[in-house]
Amino acid sequence: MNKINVAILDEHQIIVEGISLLLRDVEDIEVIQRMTDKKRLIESIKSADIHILIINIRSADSDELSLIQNVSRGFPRVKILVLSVVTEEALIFKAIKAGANGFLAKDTSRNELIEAIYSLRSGHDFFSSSITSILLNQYINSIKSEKKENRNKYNLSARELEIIKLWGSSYTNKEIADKLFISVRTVESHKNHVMQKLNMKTIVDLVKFALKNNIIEI
Amino acid sequence: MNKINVAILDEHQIIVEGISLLLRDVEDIEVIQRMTDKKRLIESIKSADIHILIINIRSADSDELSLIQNVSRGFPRVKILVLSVVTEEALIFKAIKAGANGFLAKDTSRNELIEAIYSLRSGHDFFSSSITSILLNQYINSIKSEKKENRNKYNLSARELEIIKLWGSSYTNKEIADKLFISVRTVESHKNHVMQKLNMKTIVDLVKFALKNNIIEI
DNA sequence: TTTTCTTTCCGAGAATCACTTAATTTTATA
DNA sequence: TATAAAATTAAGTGATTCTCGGAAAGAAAA
Repeated sequence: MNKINVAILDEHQIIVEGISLLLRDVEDIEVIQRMTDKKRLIESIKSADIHILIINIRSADSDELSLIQNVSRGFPRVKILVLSVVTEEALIFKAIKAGANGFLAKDTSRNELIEAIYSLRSGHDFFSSSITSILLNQYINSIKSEKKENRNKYNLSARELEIIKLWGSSYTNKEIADKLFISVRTVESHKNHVMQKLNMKTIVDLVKFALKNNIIEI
Repeated sequence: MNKINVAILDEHQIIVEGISLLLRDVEDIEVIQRMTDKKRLIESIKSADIHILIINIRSADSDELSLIQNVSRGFPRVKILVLSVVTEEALIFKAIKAGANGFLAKDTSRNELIEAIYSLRSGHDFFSSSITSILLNQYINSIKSEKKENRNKYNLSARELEIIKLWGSSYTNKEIADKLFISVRTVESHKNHVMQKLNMKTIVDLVKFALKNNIIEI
């Protein structure tokens, strides 16, 4: 079986060398390209069978992001591992969106780097543990702010959402009307408005919509 | 960072030696126990900090399965990697159920073995590609036989299931009736029977049920 | 201030629901 | 094989919900 061919790109020679050194004694891994010039990256990739591209990003609006996108689209077989001292959520998401397969923070150990390379080579994504907690945090926050988002996302009013929520929790129109001290016709109206806004044909669609958007639960 | 401590168990000395040899030159991996006696396994595990236990299974009804179960329950931090020339589905499932974290077929390469060890060490499961395809096959078959299963699972007749499926795909009763060349009242009957069988109050519940049981999709 | 959005409500006819009865066919089981 | 049980089909009836209109008062936005 062949070795894992790694290419390293960073503006600073010293960093490229450092990473190379970290990988020097790993039997299965071979650093076949050490680059400091972004412009030459694409040619370099064309000229060799690169499995893993390690690339360092310094800021969220750097050229490297579009570079990642180009490589990811043009050479989908090349797995991209991002190194960065900056670990803002925005940057991580931009990198992932651009096509990065892994993201390592500055506190990454040699072993984590090697593990990441093995992971990417076998087709899995890899994020260092500090990154994972950042992503998890983002996820939790997104759950917390769910309410507001729903309000804005689908252009439903608070009242409409309230009725859909009750109705989606197996209340009948009559029960909802009694609960909210409004007429059954009003409940129907709200539901109709929602159906119109969302351009839906049947109530089955409405249930599915509410489930999909976490307005109700199974 | 410490090395990955590996223990190998097989009845035949030659196989234990062979696997050891495969791992000898891997820097991060150290084979610290080579065993040919099943009875001594538990003591051996107690006496050393083993990360990965490689164990060879010969048949589906062998002692090794209960051995795996004992290790998995008694020492959950020890990850178990099964090697086997036998790759029947039944054996694979039994091994997984007993607590195996990985399964390698006889066609495994050295690199795959190393990859498996790294995977298990970092908390992931690992199955060699030939095993994956077997598992996938099993999964596909389970999808194919979905109809029969549903039939028995919820005590719904084929016709009832058919109507729920269509209705859950946003067809109206009238549309279903036309499609199946039966009366609208019949469609209603089937739906009512289902509601009664499942003891449901509202159609919202029925949609949720159908989604939960993969009768329909979002 | 005008316009738009939200919330409320109603009419009327169509569709669906809930509960019941019932005939024919298929399947299970004693 | 005879008998019971379940499945499939259909319909009656009254209640409820849906669909598609319209409408009015108040809040929010332009």
